[in-house]
Amino acid sequence: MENNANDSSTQKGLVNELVEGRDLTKELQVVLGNEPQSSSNEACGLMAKNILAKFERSLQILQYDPSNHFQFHLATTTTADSPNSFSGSPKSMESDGDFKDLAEHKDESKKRRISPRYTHRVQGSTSSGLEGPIEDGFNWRKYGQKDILGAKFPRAYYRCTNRVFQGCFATKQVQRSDDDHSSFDVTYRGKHTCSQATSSSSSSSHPNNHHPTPKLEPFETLVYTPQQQPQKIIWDFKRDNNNNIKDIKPIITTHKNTNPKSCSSFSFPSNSSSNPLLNHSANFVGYGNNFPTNSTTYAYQSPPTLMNNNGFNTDYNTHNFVVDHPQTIHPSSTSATNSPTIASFDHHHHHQGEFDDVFILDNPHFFQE
DNA sequence: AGGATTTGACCGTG
DNA sequence: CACGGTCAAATCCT
Repeated sequence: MENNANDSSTQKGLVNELVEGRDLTKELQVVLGNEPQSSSNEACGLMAKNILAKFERSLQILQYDPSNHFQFHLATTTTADSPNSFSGSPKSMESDGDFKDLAEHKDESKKRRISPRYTHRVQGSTSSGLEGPIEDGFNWRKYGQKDILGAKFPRAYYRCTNRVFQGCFATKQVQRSDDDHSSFDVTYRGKHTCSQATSSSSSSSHPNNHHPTPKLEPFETLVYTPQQQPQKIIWDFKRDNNNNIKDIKPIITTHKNTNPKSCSSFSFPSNSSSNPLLNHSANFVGYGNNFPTNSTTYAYQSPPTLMNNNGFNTDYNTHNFVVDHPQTIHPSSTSATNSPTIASFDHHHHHQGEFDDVFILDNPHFFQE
């Protein structure tokens, strides 16, 4: 084997794997914690806790220091004034906002500032011909691809499409995982400074002068399906220039801040044949214990640190759905079809107060294989 | 035609 | 000098 345990790159890889395992376990805890209590669920929670402890202990044994963690993820030298990474604008790589959290603990103030990265593993599709994970709400333009030493798959480099005209220097890297070919490690670097979110249609009720409110912030919802636990989902809407829904994609989130926000004045076309939910049923997400994936589904996550930034794509809008409780499910006229259909939906405010539109699924296998 | 991607060259860093 | 990140000409795509 070419891997030597003392090799520093091997150690970095090990630490990264452990950190990822730890973070995934934390995400699992969040998922479990948001589901109704049951004995099996409780057991899963306990198990997740133990697994997390193992990861923490492993990192401890390796003398893992959180303040150094980003040495593993970070480019080696990108200081704020580095001429290298972003040749365009000198002010391009301020590390502030949500990224600050990730780069904090820099106890030694003399250390040069590193530009923070945020790496996230997302599920993609291996069979659908997609070369990478699904959209994350931003418009990216690929500018390079490179074979990486020790990696089976090349790494793709993307930059924000608004780089030229708006000086937005956000970039991301996408690398297919070596071991799990269906997942990708997506590394975001730089904060979106473009106005992808500020010129959108729904400029309704937020007279927020100072901070341009991210109108297109995805919303977290609880989704109830028959015979299944509620699932937390962000529904991401893509609209065309006429503000018609062009696409809808669910984003599973483990975002800690779970206060869903209400959203009003939205309606689906009553014509069910033009209902985008139906047209995209094959693309729906599978994730987590009660969210089995199959070959036609895939899962992805939006990077939590980017979610509340202002730079969401103008073409995107989001809205809440709550699939109502199982007992209100209307049985479908056709039982043989596997494709989910919407039996009805309700635009009244949900009694929970936080959700507007209530969708009622008629297919109990909506999220099942 | 013009925007996006591909791909080898180039360059800074360790 | 090897490696990873970026550039940019060529090519592809619509």
